[in-house]
Amino acid sequence: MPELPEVETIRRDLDAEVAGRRVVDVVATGERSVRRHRSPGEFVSSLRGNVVERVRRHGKYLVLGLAGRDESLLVHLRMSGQLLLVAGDPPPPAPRHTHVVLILDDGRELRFVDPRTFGEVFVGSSDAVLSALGPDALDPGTDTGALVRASRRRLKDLLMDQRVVAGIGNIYSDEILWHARLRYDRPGSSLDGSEARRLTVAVRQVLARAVALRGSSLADEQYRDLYGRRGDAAAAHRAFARATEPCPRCATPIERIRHAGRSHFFCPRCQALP
DNA sequence: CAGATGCCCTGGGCGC
DNA sequence: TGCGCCCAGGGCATCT
Repeated sequence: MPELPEVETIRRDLDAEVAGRRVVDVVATGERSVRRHRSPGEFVSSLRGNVVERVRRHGKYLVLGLAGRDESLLVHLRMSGQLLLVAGDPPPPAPRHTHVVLILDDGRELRFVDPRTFGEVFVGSSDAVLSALGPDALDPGTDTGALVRASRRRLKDLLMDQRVVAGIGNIYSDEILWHARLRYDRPGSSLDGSEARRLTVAVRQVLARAVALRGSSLADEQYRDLYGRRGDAAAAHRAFARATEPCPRCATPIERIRHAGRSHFFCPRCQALP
C-alpha cells in the first residue's frame, strides 16, 4: 500500500499542480478522516481560504505548507487512502468513500478517498508529528545500515519501524532485504560493515527505482496516483508477492512466511543466515 | 528492550 | 446466488 515511493509520486505531482492555489472551500463528510480535529466543521474552518505553498514529504506523510501560517495540512494515506485531483465544470461526482474535498480557486477538486478509513487529513504543526519519526529513508544523509546496527531487533521490524527510518513498509522492506541479500530475522546489531553498507545502498536503490516507476499498484491494491493512474513498480518486484516463483538470482523458490502478522517474502538460499 | 497480538475498517476472493 | 470466512497491512496500544 502507499509507502515512500507512492507518497513521493503523489507529492511531486501535487507540488506541481496545487502550489500557489487557494482553497476556496472544504467539504468534510468523513468524521473519522479528520479525527484529530474536534469536529469536521472545525477542520473546515481551519483550512478554508488558505493558500497552499510547497508540498513536502517525510516518510509516508505529505505536508502541504499553508501561506503565512506555522501550521500545515498533513495527510497520511495509511492502507487505502488516495488523493485525487479532478477537473471539470462541474467536476464529476465524487466516488464512494470520498471523505474530504478541497475546492481550489481554479475549480479543480482535491479529493481524499479512503475505503478503510485508516488514513487521515488534518491541519497541525508538522514538527509535532514529524519529530516522532526517524530520518526519511530517501534523504541522501540517511545511513540505514548504521541505524539498524544500533539495535538487536530483527531487520524487517527495524526497516518498518518509522521511528528508526521513515517511509518503508511491508512491500519495500522485502524488496530491500532481497537486494541486500539479508535475511529478515537477522538482528540489526549482527550486521558487519559490508552488510550494513549493502543495506544502505539497497534502501536507496530500491526506493529510487520505485519512485522512477511511479510506485507499486498490485492486483489487490488501492494505490493510484494523483490522476487515478496505476504505478509500474510492481513489475520490478523481485520477492514481494512472488511465493513459489524462482528467485531471479539463484532460482530457488521464493518463500512466504507470516512474520509479526504480515506476509513476508524472501529467498531462503541467497538471503540465508551467515 | 524485544517480540507477539489485537484493533481500527472495507473490499475482494474463495469454498460451499 | 449468496453467505461466511479469510486476507490485505500502517500505526498504535497492550501484554508477556
